[in-house]
Amino acid sequence: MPQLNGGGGDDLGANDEMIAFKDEGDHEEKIRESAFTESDLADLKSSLVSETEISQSPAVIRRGQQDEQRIYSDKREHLDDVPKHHDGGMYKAPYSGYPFLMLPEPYLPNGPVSPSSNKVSVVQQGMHPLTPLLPYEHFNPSPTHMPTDGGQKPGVHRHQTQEISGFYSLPQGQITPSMNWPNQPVYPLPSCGFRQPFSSGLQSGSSYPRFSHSLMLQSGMHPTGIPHPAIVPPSGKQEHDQFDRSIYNKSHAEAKREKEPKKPVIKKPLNAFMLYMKEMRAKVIAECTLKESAAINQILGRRWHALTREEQAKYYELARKERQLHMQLYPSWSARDNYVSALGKKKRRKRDKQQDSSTEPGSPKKCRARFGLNQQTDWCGPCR
DNA sequence: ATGCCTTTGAAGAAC
DNA sequence: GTTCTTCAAAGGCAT
Repeated sequence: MPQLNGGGGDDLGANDEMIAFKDEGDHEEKIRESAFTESDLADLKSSLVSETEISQSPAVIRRGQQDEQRIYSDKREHLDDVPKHHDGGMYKAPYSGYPFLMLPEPYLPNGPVSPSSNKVSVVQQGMHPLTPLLPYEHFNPSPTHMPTDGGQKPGVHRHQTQEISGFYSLPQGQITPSMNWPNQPVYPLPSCGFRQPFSSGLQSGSSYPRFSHSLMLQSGMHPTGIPHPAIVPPSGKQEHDQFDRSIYNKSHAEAKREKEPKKPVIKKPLNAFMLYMKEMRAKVIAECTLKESAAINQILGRRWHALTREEQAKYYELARKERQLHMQLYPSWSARDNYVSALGKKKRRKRDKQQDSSTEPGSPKKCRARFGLNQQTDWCGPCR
């Protein structure tokens, strides 16, 4: 395994120093998470304009990002190895409650996975798998709050169910009050326990090779019967309570008719940054009273770079677990699947757009609006 | 109604 | 092996 060794024997193996956001260069101080205030917002606002003045082409920027990506990739690879050597204890200090997932054997599409092969379950008892990422303030991780769960399904080990439930939200009925479960899971779930309207359209997984497990009776459902966050209606955006209620208000036949032509879309597992964004978005929104995701994401991108490696490691590790679980749940799923589903629309438009922009400078109006430029005479940087 | 914007990272495609 | 492209989330905004 390639070991990057510039950081003086850092355990995380990445010699990359925290990479400055784009070309903010030396003057950018490390932004500490706790120190995030209006300055970030101000920086963002100014950067939205100033960065357009940079004559660097997007391709160059992209290349730079990919360089960074490689570094992070190395970092991740290193992280991937860590649990093997340290048996899960490696990251106890930075995030003592780190959620390690252990799939219950009966649910594994590819058959049992020995606990030893997945020996990362150093979960604090009662800790929600995504606890470090959850904005829940009242979640009580106390082991004494573990449900005794007399009505547990056969073959389902309680602790496993609970561990998995953070990612694959349990229907509320399955959560005992004693669990003191957060009000709003990371993956919101409908009260009825179903997320998708197309459950009847998929039968025993036969028409969907990726749902090969015999327990996978309904699409959008984890083999456990737990709705999986990665499976969303083909409409794209996740639709939650409202969506489900509307379905169940309709007649069976009506709903069925609507369901049938639709296929579930299994989303990509979230990467480290996405997980970080998911956790921090609300915080940023609250702090800067911003709502626009594009702006928020810029801030989060900066804050991501300002994180220490240990802090980032938490998310890399979590993302790795996400991928691992995703892979186990949908062994035949490929990111390519979603390429195909969206192909012909987005992709072509983007390409068309690129072709257009190669032949003409673009719309000054749109560009100025995008970058907040007021001048009516000059092209902004990217359009030049 | 639909796509864009914006971020990073993962994965696949294309050389 | 390297580079490029797409998609994950999110919600306001433009078309």
